[in-house]
Amino acid sequence: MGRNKVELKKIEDSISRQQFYSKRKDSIIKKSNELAVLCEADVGLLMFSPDGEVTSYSSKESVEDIMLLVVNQRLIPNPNEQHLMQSLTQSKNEGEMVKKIAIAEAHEKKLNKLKQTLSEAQQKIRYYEPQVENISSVQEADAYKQFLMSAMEQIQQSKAKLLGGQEFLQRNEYAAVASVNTEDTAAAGNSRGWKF
Amino acid sequence: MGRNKVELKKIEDSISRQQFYSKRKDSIIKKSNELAVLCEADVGLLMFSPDGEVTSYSSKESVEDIMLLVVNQRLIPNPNEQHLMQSLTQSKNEGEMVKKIAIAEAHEKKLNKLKQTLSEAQQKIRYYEPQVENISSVQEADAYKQFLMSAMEQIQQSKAKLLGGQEFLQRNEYAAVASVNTEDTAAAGNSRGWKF
DNA sequence: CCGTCTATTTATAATTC
DNA sequence: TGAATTATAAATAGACG
Repeated sequence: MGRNKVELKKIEDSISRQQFYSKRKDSIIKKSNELAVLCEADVGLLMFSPDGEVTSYSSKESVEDIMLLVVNQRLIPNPNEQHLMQSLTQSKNEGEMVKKIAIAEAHEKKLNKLKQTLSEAQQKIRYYEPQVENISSVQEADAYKQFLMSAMEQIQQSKAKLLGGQEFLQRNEYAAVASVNTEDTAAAGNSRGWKF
Repeated sequence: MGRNKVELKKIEDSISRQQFYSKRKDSIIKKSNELAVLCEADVGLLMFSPDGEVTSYSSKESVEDIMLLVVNQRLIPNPNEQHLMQSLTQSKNEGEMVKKIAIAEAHEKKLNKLKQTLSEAQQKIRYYEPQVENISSVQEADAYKQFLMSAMEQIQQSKAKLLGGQEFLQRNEYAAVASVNTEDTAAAGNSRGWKF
């Protein structure tokens, strides 16, 4: 649309490219949302701008939820994959530990970049009608909260399971975790509202 | 567009809803692809139709690739989350370890459910049209393969980084992982084909 | 049920303020 | 420089075969 057609080809001018990205990103989200609402479909969308900024949309609480749908539903591995899968799941204790930590490293980075992205993210919206306006910040913040809640829950479970009665944790460390979890649970009761 | 406006509200008639979904799904993918190409952006899109059919688009090889980007980059917390975040990130060594493992537990479950879902999933496919059958299995199997590859890569990196020269791993365990990785790399060269 | 056709709505490129 | 306007390209709802 617009005065001229657009070619399906990379925009070389970095300024124009950024402008194009900003506009289109929002309208794709809008369209995705329409699809999710009109059809009651689950939709997850992730967009990484050339300069690293990330935008996500999800008809569910979080994009992670959509991802889990994939992992749990889709999945049609072929015979070759079965072997691979076995090797992964059958690994022994030490390797298991290393693997877990390795995968978790990613989450670690995630946490660190959080702070950095905050102000930027909160500034993002605008294109939507007033009512819908806060949606993405609320939604995404809440999605993240959900993620942390799950993590906290699992931490506590693991503490019990892995560490048992041992004095592996310092008392105050445990207390901190417990209080955070409580606080989060309490906070989770409101501010949702992106059900479609 | 079209003869009438559309309300942002669920389409009750199931037939109309399905038709709407089919059309819109494709155009969202088209738009996403435009964004990816014109701006050289990474885009991942997942759509679950009301009746369970899954459609994915990705500017990268697989949607899982996009997911991994998320794990490393995304996240849009709000001020309330900052406190929570601090508590998490400031925990000490022991707690850190526990946390990492805890978060990774999710991935663990993921893998377990994989096996469980496997036969079920393979059985489900038979219901689909012959032609479409191959497409999704090939595409999705490959996507899954990609996901595992990334995981393996991270595992190995972490091994080097975290364990250094220590004999934390058993020799045969390491060998198993290495061989799997190689095999997978070799297999990854073909059978793709969902480029836009 | 799927491709076409056409009137209309949307999206948006260019331009202006 | 970024928001608002305008002219035009695109998308698409409904109808038809």
